[in-house]
Amino acid sequence: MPVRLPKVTRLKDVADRAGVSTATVSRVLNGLGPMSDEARGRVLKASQALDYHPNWLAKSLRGRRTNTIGLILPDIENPFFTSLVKGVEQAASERAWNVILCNTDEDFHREEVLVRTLVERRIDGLILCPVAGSHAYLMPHLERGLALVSVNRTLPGRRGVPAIVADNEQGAYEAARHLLAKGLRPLALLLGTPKLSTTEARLAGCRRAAAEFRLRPDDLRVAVGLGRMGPGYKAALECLEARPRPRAIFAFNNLMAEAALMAIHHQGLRCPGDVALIGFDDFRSAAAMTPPLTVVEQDPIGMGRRAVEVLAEVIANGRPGAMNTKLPTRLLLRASCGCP
Amino acid sequence: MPVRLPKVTRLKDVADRAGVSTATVSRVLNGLGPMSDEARGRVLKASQALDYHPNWLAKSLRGRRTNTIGLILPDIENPFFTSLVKGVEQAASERAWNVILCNTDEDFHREEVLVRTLVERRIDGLILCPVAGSHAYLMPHLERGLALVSVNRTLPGRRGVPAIVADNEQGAYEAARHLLAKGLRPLALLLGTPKLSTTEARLAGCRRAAAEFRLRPDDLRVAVGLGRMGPGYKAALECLEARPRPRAIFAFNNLMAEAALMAIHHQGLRCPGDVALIGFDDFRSAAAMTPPLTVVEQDPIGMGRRAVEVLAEVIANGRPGAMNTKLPTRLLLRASCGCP
DNA sequence: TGGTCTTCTGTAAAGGATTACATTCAAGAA
DNA sequence: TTCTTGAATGTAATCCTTTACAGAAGACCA
Repeated sequence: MPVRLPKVTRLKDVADRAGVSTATVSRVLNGLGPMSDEARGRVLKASQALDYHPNWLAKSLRGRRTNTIGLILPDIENPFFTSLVKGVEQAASERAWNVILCNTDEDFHREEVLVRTLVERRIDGLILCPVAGSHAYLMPHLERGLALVSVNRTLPGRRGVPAIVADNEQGAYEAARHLLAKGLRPLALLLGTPKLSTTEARLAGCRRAAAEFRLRPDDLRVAVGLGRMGPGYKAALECLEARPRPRAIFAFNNLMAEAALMAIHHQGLRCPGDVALIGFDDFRSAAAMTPPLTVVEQDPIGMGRRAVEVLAEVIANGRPGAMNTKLPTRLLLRASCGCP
Repeated sequence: MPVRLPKVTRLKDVADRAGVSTATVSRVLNGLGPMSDEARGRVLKASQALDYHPNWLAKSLRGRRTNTIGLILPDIENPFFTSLVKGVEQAASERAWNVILCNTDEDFHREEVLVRTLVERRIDGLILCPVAGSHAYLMPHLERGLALVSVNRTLPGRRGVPAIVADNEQGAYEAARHLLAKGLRPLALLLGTPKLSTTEARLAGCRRAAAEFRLRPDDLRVAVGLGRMGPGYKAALECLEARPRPRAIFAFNNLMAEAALMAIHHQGLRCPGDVALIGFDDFRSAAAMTPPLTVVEQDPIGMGRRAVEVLAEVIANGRPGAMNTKLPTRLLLRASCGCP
């Protein structure tokens, strides 16, 4: 096996060249402690001449800080999470942190393995969007002081872990109310992945709206799209074939909204004429659809940024400023709900 | 400043508990060198009892391998790059590598800073999708043995850095030929970011098709969308207002395709009836548009995977198996080009 | 018995930075 | 002159592993 020898300059090399000790070089380069102008000048010169870059591994090992955080998401291809990544990346880079990004594909076992790996890497903290499940495996890590923040979804029954989530209940409530106020019924709900805190909260919001409008039970249909295009499309089709046909569909995430729109078109129905549609999450293409999609807008970039901020608090103080952060949502009216 | 003391168990703790030396523990845990069954048993037991996890920083420092690679992309919100990230992530995790993801936002200076940071972190290798510019800053890093692979775009004039790209010339050629064969002219090209190798290659492919069809110069229009929605939309509008109006638009990336479609709709024109449209890159929403978008399909996940494979070769052997990898594209016919 | 080989295990030196503590030296005070 | 004080610098321990090398102990042979 051939070996690469990327012989890099060490602190010691700079020290030798400048004719001082390693301690002095370290002090000069980090601007700590007293130093003479002469020493500083020589160190800086030597450092530049040798194009010295500190070895971050050694620094981290000694300093017990890696300036690296982990970000574990269930689906990095989903535009919502993509924007969340961007927000995390922005806020992290403002703090000179790096982000190690991992993808679970909604797989529980994979999540567990990834958390373990990142902990071994001595990340300073972790932002996690948990898959459905119990998450008992997190306990030992938390006991050892893992700085953890959950994002978008909450961890079921786990106190002590701050969560940054959207106000899903209220957002869904407003969307459902908007459709029901137009007299559109039956109303069909196209759920994404079941058993998630987001899905549950959105469902609760819809039930609140339904109760407010005294909806008859069979005027509220619930279909489950499993968070994937195939099943989502199928579930939407079944919805549309039921009689009486729903006059409105509220899709619980961006993928389900697309699945619903395709199903509506393929059935030869007009949207919003025959069936109105609202989705959850805005995304780049939503405005380019026909009709442009009305959605419950979230702020995934802001959510990512906020997660980093809260994580920074946990890392610095051992606990977050606030346990639960609920970010507001906004009903973004476009044409698909029947508004002009 | 309060301090967290996540007192973790060290190799030494395991050694003490098992009553052996650290060397023995290391050998047992890594399965290297000879060892007695007795020693192995005691070490394993102690290690489990203490729930020991090796400190990856120390390991990397000593072993001169971090099992971490960097991935620098110009726009992580673009679905093309999102899928590329997924491919990289998949292939990396198969090798037990972690990926540090960074975003340049097409900013040259930011790219330079990020490369420097990652090199300081002693990543084993780097996958880079370079922004437009000269990239002379890379030379010192390459001379020191940085394992580098460029992806999606090539590095202008830089020999020695392997590139994994789509066959942009051929893909664009086929798309343009498809439109021209239908007799649709004038043909308008909506470019994304100028001066990129992708843009240049796609333009070349279009010119080849134009030459083949002996297109009159003013039947080939070139508009520049700058790779952003606002300018892209505006450029598309200007295209459509010109007389004679183009009968077809070929948009050079997914964002420009959406911009073009919105412009067509907002002008009250029918697609493909009045103006046919083809985009470059398939993406999730393309099939949900009205009309469903015909696109030159690439394989971003495959591209990401391939980049990791080539990078692995560079890391292992100091050079890649092949300098240039061109991945085939495919014209994915849907309705927007006028095909049934 | 003594020497040679194996097989296992331990000691200590990397790897490259930070930093507590010790030392030096010059200036200022008594 | 001598002592105190403070700034500047150096020495060496530390963070945690891996691994070259040395040492020990038992097996085997002459």
